[in-house]
Amino acid sequence: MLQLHYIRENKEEVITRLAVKNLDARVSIDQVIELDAHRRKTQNELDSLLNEANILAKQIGELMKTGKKPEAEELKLKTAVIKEQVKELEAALKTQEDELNKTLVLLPNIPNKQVPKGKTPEENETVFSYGEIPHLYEQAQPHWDLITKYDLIDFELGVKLAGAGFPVYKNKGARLQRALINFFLDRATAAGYMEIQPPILVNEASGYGTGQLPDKEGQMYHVGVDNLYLIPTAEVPITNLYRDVIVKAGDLPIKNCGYTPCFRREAGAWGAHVRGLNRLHQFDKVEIVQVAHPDKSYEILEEMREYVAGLLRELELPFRILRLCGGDMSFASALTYDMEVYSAAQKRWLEVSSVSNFETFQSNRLKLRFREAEGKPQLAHTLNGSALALPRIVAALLENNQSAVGIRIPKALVPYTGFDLIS
RNA sequence: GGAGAGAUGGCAGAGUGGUCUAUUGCGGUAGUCUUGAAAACUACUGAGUGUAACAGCUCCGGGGGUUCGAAUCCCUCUCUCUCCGCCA
Repeated sequence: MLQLHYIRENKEEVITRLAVKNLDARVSIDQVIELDAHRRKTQNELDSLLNEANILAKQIGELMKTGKKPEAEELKLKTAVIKEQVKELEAALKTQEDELNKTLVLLPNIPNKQVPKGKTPEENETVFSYGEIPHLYEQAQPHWDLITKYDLIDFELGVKLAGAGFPVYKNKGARLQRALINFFLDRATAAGYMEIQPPILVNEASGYGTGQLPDKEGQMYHVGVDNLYLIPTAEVPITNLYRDVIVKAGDLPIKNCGYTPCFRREAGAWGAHVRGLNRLHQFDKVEIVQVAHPDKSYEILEEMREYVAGLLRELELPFRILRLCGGDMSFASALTYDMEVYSAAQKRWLEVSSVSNFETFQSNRLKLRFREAEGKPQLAHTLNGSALALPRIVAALLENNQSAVGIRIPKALVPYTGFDLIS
């Protein structure tokens, strides 16, 4: 959520920069500023009334104590009028606050100055590429055929148990999942991230804290009887660890990582282009999360991007890094890099990671702050990135490394799989 | 699931209707003393809102109520602990 005082003091800048996200925010911003002025006026009136009431109450107490009951009774009559007014103002204040909040919550984060203008993914900016696009042999197959050929994953069984998009991993397919998870977690902890194993169901407050609610309610699976949500990413529980927390400036940056299954309804997103592992309702992911000092967060974003790139190099996958344009960025992000690997048989780039700086957008909702030696607590910056999401990595590994003898496992993974070839 | 107890500042823990602008201890910060440190002593030490700065206002788990006045009384929700039951 954007900070009110920032909007108030930088109105034109906010409107201009939100336009990069293709949003004409002038009307909303005007509305926010007006509602806010209105609200503050009401608050002011209410405060002075309460002040009056407090003073009267003290006087009455004093009179009662000294036995001057008639005088006390007289003052009591005065308070009745004030109480009536207080009630009215309180009701007005609540309405005004709700209205303001409703408008404010719908405003996306302001994009960083580096964010390119644009509406579609085609307008994302490629900032880096690595590796050669592999030339496959004549009989090369897309991963969904390789999966069947080597008996790695059973989608039919998944349909039987849950539905489309819930794969059942088998044999070396299951082992490969476990290997990737361990590989990613080992690398993350070696890079200084503390491993977390969070709940994979979260309450409403957590969904709100990281920005999934109220914006994307329909994307999450909801367990109605208990009013809990299945997490769409480990970002939600791990970032929410720091909800309502004030940390010492010296403890920043805080680096956490965690493996969880992720659940996404992907309502209406089904079609031929999401075949195989390209899009699922349940998938595995290792996530990295940082809580950073505002002065350091962009430096840290680059560091996180480099970290993820390093993983892709180790996996020997060709990849490119995109700086997302305004139109392709998420609601809460100020700057996002997408990492895409090339999946050679599909001849497609697949997004396997998204690394973002949210600046204070999440921490404002979370009330996640840090304290310097001097001065008041201030909002920290939050960042996160996938490191990495498994299914599309598996797709690319299978497709790019296939040959007549089988599928080669990259060297870095062999200690984790225990085999170097799927045949 | 049943019965009981409880939720107060970074932590511990007082406070059952009126300077509570919340006792006290620990922790933290600064100072005095000291060659330096420790100890001792002194002062300061929650958050939000608001203001040019003060003032003011709000917050004792959440929400509602009684009262001139609520941490304190009432209702309700959530959570925690203890015992019993069940159980990987």
